[in-house]
Amino acid sequence: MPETAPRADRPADRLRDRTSGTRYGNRPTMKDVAARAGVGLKTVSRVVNGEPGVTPDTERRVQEAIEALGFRRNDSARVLRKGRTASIGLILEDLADPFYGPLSRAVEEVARAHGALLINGSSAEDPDREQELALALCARRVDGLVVIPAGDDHRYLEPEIRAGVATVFVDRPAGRIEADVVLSDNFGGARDGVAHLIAHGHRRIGFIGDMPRIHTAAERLRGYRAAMEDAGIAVADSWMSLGVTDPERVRRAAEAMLTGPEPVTAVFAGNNRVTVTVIRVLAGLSRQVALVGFDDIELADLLQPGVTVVAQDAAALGRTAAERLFRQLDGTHLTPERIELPTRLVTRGSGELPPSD
Amino acid sequence: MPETAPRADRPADRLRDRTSGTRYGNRPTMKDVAARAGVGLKTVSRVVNGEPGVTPDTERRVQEAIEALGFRRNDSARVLRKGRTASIGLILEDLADPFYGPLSRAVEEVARAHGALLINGSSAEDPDREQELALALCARRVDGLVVIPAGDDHRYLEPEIRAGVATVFVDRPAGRIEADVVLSDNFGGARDGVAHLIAHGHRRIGFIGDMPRIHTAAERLRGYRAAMEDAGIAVADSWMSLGVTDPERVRRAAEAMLTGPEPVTAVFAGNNRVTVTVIRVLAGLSRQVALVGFDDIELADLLQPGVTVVAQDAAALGRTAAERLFRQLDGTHLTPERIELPTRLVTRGSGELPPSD
DNA sequence: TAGAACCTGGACAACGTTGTCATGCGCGCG
DNA sequence: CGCGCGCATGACAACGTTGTCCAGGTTCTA
Repeated sequence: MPETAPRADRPADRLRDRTSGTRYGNRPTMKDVAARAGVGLKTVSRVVNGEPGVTPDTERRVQEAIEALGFRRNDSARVLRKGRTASIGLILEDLADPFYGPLSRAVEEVARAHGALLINGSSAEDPDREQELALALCARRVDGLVVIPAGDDHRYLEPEIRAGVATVFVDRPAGRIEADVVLSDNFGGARDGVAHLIAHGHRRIGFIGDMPRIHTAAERLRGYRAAMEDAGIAVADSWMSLGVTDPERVRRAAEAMLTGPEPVTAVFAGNNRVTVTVIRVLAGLSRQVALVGFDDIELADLLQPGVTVVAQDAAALGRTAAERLFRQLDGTHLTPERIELPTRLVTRGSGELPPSD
Repeated sequence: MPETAPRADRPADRLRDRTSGTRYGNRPTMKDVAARAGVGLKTVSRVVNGEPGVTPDTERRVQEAIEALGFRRNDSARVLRKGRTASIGLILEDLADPFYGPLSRAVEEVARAHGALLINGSSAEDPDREQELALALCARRVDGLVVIPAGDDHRYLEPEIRAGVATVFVDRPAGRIEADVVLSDNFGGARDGVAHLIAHGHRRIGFIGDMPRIHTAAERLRGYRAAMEDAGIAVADSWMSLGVTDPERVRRAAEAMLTGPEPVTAVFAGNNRVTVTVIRVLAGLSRQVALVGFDDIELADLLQPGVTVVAQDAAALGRTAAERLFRQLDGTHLTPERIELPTRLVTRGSGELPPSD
């Protein structure tokens, strides 16, 4: 039986040893298992994949060989052959942002329920890096992509989508292509949050938010303006700070609107990072200033006063997006849809403070 | 030129259409690009991989064909051929735990610096799921694994490690196998934290921690005992609560040790989740109880009083582990090592309160 | 008891890429 | 003018798996 010769004697193996970095023994393949079990290659494949048509006795022999050799199926080869990878990609902007933890987890749960693996990477808010990552994942032939976009032009994904890569955008819509997107009701949430402050007697309300080129920031700003307009309040330019996120500049912006000629009596913070910084600023003040923040923050209830927020359900965003992705993968072509999830106003004290002037 | 016939006419393509789920056009391959550019297959490969030996003119023709067809290299096939995947896996226990955000991010940064992709999944503290995930990643032929273990028996990884999969454990050591591990100094951190309380006059100090079968929990408990022993304080059983983590039971445990016959004047919380719950309990009390927690928590400085913690550097844990992983991948075989990172006591007020009895 | 139906097992090609090696061309130099 | 050398290019096999199809053997039925 000359086929049972050790692998290292075959020319291809010596070759591999030279070119690739595999350091220890080469991994056994189905061929090796077959040789050891004294069966054909395809029979091993059948056992590994639980396909029918193998005698219990043969199966046992194969299993023993697998065990003895420490064989593990090479999924790269499998993917190459089958075309589908049973894995999906998730691209988010910052793994360390607590907002994305539950989102990412929810996506993973759904993927797992569908027998798929989740591969994720973060774009660090850099559109180029987002594109690089997305295309790298496509090269790996992920079946689908969940993208929290950093850029605003996603035409680079067109060939991929056409080739069958399911794609869902979350948190912000895709730029310049038609695609599914799952969003929070940023406009409505912000409008309700600001209306809440107005209902508690505030008229001069500040807004600190991210750059309006970011969709969520623009929508929240729009919500702020809408609430003010609904109440017949004219907004002073000095009450708004757009495009600042780093703590130091947020601090200065907050201090400016608190001490100007028309000092605000309440602040609406456009995202969780801004909220945290504003809390620090307000903590150093003698007078009380009301605060409502967009996005929940941990321990918000333990602060004095508790922080009133417009909470989005990050887990629901992720779950909805992932489920939509798998619906794309299961069925026929769906027309791109925009799904908007409601936000929830959580009152904890800071948003119910009366004006203090 | 009969080779330019559309792909769908080749029998293999009809076959693929029937068996795999690819819905739209099939993806173009190098062969298609070659046909369109009127060059050989290998030339396309050279262009795609930036290999030398291609005339500028030829290269341009190939690039145009790539552009026109929307070609993207199939990395599965590449991996199959080359043996290495340029990707590493990270297995952690809960993506939603804020402790793992920075850790995961640090691992990703290092991977990126080495041109590798990060694939991650969470075990949800379930040893079986950890194993399942780890083996799935190995089947994908990741080059290496960073594991935050949930289980305590990792012999299932032996064949993989022998086959050349680099492996580093983080936060907790591997069970029953020799492997690299990167840890925080849980023992020293806890001992210092408790000693800090003792230095501020406390004698009756409570400890609430996770199950001692978890390595970190056991080490922290050991640190607590060591500090108490060093100070010559005999520990009453009623001061210790081991193995509780869910908020309700932590609450009851805290209340019990605060109201017993020998009520504690200070509490050492064994992890961030316990700390948060204890803060809530203490907030409802009239008398002041000192608190030191293991793990930092966000906004800890904004609470009244600020929360004193023993902080671990999650990012450094991740970075160190990932760098060790790539050193394994680069070089020759390294002997397994145990790397311990220092913790840092962050005083914010709650740990400096005097005993109030 | 012959033939059919069935079951198990294996040979083979194909998935898309890359490493090796061979070919053919143009050019410089003896 | 011819020889060889370097360079661009392409043919081909191999990576490890799975789908197809066929062979050989067993069991059941007429």
